[in-house]
Amino acid sequence: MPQADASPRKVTLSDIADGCGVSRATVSLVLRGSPLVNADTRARVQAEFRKQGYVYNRAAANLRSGTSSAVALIVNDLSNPYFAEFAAGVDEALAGAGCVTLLGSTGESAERQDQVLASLLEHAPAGIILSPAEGSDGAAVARRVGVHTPLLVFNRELAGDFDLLALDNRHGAQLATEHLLALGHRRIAFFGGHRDSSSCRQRREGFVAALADAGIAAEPGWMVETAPTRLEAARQAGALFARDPAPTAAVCYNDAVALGLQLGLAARGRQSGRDFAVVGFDDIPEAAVSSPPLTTIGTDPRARGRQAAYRILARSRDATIAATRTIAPVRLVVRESSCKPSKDLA
Amino acid sequence: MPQADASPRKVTLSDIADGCGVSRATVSLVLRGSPLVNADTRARVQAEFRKQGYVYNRAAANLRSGTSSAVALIVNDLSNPYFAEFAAGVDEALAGAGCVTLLGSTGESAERQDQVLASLLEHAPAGIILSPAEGSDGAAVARRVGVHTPLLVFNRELAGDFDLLALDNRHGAQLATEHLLALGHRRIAFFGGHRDSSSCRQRREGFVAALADAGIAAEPGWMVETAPTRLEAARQAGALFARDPAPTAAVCYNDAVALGLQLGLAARGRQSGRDFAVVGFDDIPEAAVSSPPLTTIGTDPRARGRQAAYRILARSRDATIAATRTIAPVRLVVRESSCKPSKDLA
DNA sequence: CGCCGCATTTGGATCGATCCAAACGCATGC
DNA sequence: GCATGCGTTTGGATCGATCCAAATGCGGCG
Repeated sequence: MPQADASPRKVTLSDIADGCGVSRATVSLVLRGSPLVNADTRARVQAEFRKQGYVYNRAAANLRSGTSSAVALIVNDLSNPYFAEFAAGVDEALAGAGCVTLLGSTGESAERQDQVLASLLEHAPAGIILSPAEGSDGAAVARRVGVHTPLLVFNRELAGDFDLLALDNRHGAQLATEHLLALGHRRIAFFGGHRDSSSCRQRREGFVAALADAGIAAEPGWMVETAPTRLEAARQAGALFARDPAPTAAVCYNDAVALGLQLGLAARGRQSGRDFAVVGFDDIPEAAVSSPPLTTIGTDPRARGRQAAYRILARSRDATIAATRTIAPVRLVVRESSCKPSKDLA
Repeated sequence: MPQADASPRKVTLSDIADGCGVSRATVSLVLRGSPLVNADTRARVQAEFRKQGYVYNRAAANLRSGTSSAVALIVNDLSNPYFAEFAAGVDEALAGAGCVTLLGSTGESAERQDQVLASLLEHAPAGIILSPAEGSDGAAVARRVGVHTPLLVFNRELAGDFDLLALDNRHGAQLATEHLLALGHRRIAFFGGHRDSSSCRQRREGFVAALADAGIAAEPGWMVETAPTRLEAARQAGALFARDPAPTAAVCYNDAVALGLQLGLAARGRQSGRDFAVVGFDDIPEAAVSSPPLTTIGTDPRARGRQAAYRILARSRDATIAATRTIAPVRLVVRESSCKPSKDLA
């Protein structure tokens, strides 16, 4: 019977050793499943583990062995469903590998990011997965992280020689644009995002390239900038219809912006999927259940999270692996928000 | 100039001591801001910190001092926006207190929860915040956690003498129901959730009580059970209209279910806020931007997260604090999904 | 001149695990 | 009887910080 003994002191490896008359070293070997120990001894020690309710002290082990089983994950904001999904993927993969996730969030502030990095580094993580805050300085990050901890940059470019996992933003926007072109649209806007963010820049490039391939020049007045939030996007929807002719469709910076645009359209008596076509980017869970369901570019953030975790674990096992830049593929998910141009507008 | 020296070994406190000709003990005192050390010495040591690029090794310090600055947070699923918000709140408060968040997720499996608890305990956290997986056994949790680590149970009841932070589910459902009654509804359903979850049970109780106060008996056929997901809820929407007369309004188990119900209604040619009133529970971010925006019960998960963090920190500083049960208040957030009963249905 | 008190500094033990070289018991072979 | 080898076990040093009792330097005071 495991006794819920309210003992004052924690049980250590020495207690186990004393308890069954072997040395600490032997107990340690059992702990790590070494084939060296005799089957009998192993059984006795393991019984003692249960009897005394031993819990392994990983910090002590790490101190001696110099390795660590924690990985730091730093995102801007967990309440962003895209990052939440990503974090869930990271945690899932790390847990599967027997590692634990150290969480940090920056709230898009480069200053806080530096503090969070410093704080997490004190726990000597095996690696760091960082989605850089806007405006972060690659050199500052590199200086803070140092040469001992592998770093994987996710989602945004960061100046410097970093391991990178990014989305194929350019190709995704291209897919979205081509989809609208194939439906018959000719007057297409690019809606939302901040021009100075690398992901927005890349998506705009893909958009412009797809239009160019179809022999269409992007209309500067239809490249509308907004904060990447629903609310801001809803407010700015009017900018699309400032002049005549107005666009009949929009490629949006991301799903949040697209959902905001849907609201903004509704407020102006239009409805996406009926008299205006909207395409998002990310395929966050809400995209499938908005009204109408949003056509978007699927990035599978959970799978990206798992991928990031595997990458950082591989690098922490073998520090000689060179930093690589991975561009994860994306795919078009067609739902109902993208319609053909209505006749009276075409 | 901070030199980005690619030194092979990590800088330790001894290196600093050697570097400026004092003992390790003195350096340690500087590190902890002790008033004992001479201002001159302190300055010299701090200069050396910067020069050598020292990073504190918290694991080593914890080993000796027996304390830890990490707090474990275990939730079912980060991709649930309610938990994501909660986690963001926890992390925010912990970071403010100089602590770090250890993340774990159970995916609603009691078995995985036990594994995750075991894994996180090996890092000797200062405390654990646990949102128990469905069907978890309080005794098993208590046995696993032991007496050395303060535990705060969040969101769900767990049999046993635990520190608890829960929502006022009963009162929230009562508010929702009273709101619909005040609008003139008399035929009101309770939609979604699993009967065996404690939160669903409490919400149902509040619902039934509010109806009873108005002299109305709850109709068993209108207590519809579903998994607490959008998809499942959308599928089950038809169950409300199986018989005549049908309800004119529904109190939903949570927002996810309410959003699903809105979709299910639309698929049947009805629209919430026009010919059927819907009230949710939680006030997740999507609630404000669904169509129409959802009337719901605000629980402020981010504030709950901060509250949980403060509670567990207080307990870890003073273990003699008795376990307490806190029921956090909730409030009604009226939006557009709750309308008066339409005349032809009333 | 020697002793005291104050401010500051220090060596050594310690936390709980791991690593390593060495030792142990025992059967085998010459 | 002694060296050899194998399977198993072990003591002691070690990781990087903290804790504590004791030492140090120094100015003042009887």
